[in-house]
Amino acid sequence: MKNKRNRLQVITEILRSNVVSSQDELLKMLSEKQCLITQATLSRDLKLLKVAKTPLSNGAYKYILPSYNKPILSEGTFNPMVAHGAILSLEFSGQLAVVKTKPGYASAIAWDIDNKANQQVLGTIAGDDTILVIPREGVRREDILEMMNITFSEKE
Amino acid sequence: MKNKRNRLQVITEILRSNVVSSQDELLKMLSEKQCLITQATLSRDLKLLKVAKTPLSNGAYKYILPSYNKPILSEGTFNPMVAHGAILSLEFSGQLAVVKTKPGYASAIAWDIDNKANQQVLGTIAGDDTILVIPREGVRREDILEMMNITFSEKE
DNA sequence: TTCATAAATGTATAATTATTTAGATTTCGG
DNA sequence: CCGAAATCTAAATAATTATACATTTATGAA
Repeated sequence: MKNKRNRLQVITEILRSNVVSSQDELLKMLSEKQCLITQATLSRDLKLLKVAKTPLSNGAYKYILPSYNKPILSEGTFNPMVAHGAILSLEFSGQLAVVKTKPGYASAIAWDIDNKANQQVLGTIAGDDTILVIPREGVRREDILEMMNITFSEKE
Repeated sequence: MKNKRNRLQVITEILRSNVVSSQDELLKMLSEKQCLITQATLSRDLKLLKVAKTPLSNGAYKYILPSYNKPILSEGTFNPMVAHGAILSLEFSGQLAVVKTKPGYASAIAWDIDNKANQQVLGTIAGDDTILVIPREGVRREDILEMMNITFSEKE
């Protein structure tokens, strides 16, 4: 596997469809896909992807991707919110973000944000055409932007 | 600290209101609260609580509680709000606190907060299932937590 | 109470994961 | 091209976290 971007993509796909309990395990799965790297690199990759290690109820551990990385809809579909151009703008002030929408759309879009961006966002409060987004601590503006782009992009 | 349940509660509260990057760090915070345990026990506690370790965008790591064990209530309460499990979580970001509730409950609970916590809280803004709580200057997170515990878990 | 059993914990250590360091590779502006 | 700067990586190591094992502590039935 040639480059980094490619590798990150492969890692993402593996984690989406498997229970992976350790980096060594993931290393092996990667090597089966012709991705030969060391644990050090993998650790950095996981950090980059913000992959969390979480305990499961069965006593094992699992690496999980941040939820915004998961597909919202199946392949080839489009996001109605975006298709209708319901999101008009996204701006920041201090630690807060404000999303402007077409009238009436705020609640619906806020619901999507709440559900897809739990890792970045503490909560949202929606009016009729405005959403106040409260990011978690340590989450940067770029992270919010990225999340919004992924969550509301038309392709995937 | 006497028993395990108690300790788990303390751990939960610490993780809810602080960025904790390692178990050692958490151990120290626990010892400040008269909770003297070893790293081994802590590791087991975190596994029990299903606390995940996740990378932040600032390059550090953070232990995060699973969203479903965020309830702040204690057992055996008589407050209707809590009795119905209407309050789902309480988290902080910067100077703000965010309370998540069951759908439709936010306004009612916000009213309670406004009226019972005037001393700690400047005001609240409620959506449908989210309340933004703006603490007064100088009010600490622990104060808010305590206020919420008292307001929503005492017999009336 | 007393014994049996289960639960909880600490110690020591294994296992795992993060990072430092140094070197390789790529990129980009002359 | 050339070299500087940035990016990427492996190897070694440091740091952190999980667990095997031993011991203690709680629980409960007779």
